[in-house]
Amino acid sequence: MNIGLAAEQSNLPPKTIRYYEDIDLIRPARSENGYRDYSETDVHRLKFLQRSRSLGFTIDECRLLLSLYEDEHRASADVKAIALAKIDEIDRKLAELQSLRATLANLAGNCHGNDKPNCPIIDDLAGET
Amino acid sequence: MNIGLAAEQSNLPPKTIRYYEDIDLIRPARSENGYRDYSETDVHRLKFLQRSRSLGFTIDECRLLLSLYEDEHRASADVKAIALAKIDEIDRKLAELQSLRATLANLAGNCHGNDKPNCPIIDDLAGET
DNA sequence: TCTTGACCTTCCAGCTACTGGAAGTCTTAT
DNA sequence: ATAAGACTTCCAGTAGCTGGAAGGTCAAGA
Repeated sequence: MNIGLAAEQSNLPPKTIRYYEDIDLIRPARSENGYRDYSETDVHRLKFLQRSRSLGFTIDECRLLLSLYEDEHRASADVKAIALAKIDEIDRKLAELQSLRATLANLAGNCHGNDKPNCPIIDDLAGET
Repeated sequence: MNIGLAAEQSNLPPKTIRYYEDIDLIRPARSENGYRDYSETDVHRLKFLQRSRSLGFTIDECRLLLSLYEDEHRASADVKAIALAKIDEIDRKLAELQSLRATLANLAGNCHGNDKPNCPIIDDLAGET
C-alpha cells in the first residue's frame, strides 16, 4: 500500500513515516513507480511505533522495544526493565513539575493582579527577597 | 566585567550568555579588546533570565517578563496572567504524565518480568488485546 | 486527449534552547 | 619568552519531527 494509506492505518503523518525510514526504523519496499510500498508487517511496525511513542518512549527506546517485539526469544524481564526505567523518569519529571507548580502558585497567590506595578512574582524573578 | 565573571554571578554558562545575546535578550558593551563587558544591570538581567528559565518559562515568555520587569508602569495583572497560564500548562503536562505513568505501571504490573517471551507490555504496544 | 487535482518523490530549512568543538586572539603569570 | 587560561567567532549537532518548494505519477472527468 502507499504511504497515505499506511499513514491512515498507523495514525502517523506521512512525513513522520518518511522520517522513520530516514533513521532506519522501517524499510518499506518500493513500487516500480518509485512509491513506497508498505506491507501489513510494515504497518504493524508503524502502529507499534505510534503506540510506543505515545507512551513517552524515545526513538532509541522504540528501536530497542521493536527489536524485542520481533525477537521470539526475548525475555519479558528486558521489556519490563525498560518500562520501569521510563516510570522512574516520569516520576522525576512529575516531581520537578510539581515543585515548579508549587512555586508559581505561591507567587501568583501573593500577587494582587491589578493595575499597579508592585508584583511579588517580578520581585522573586529579580532575586529580591 | 568579563563574561566569565558574569557567568559566575548569574549562574549561567558563558555559552548560554552568548546565546542570549545572539537572540537579543541582552546587549553588553564591548571593551577595547573586543571582550564583552557586563554592567551590574546586565547581570541583574542575566539573573532574572536564569530564575525565569528555571521556573519553566520559555525564552519568549522570559522576553515578555523581562520587559515587564523593566517597565515601571507595568500592571501586576499582566505578570500574574503569565504565571497563571504557565500553571495551566504545567497542570496539563502533569495530567498527561500521570496518565502515562498509570498506563505503564499497569502494564509493568502485569508483566512477569522473567526469561519467557510472553509479555503484556509488548502485546499492548503491538495493539493486541 | 487533455487537464485537473490528489498523491507521491527528494531535498532543504526551521523549530527549542542550548552545547561542543575548532581555530584564532588576548591577558596574565612566571 | 612562553605557556596557561579566558576570550573571540563560526559551524555543527542535539530530538523528533514539520513545512515548503520543485517536480513526477496517477485516476477521473470534459
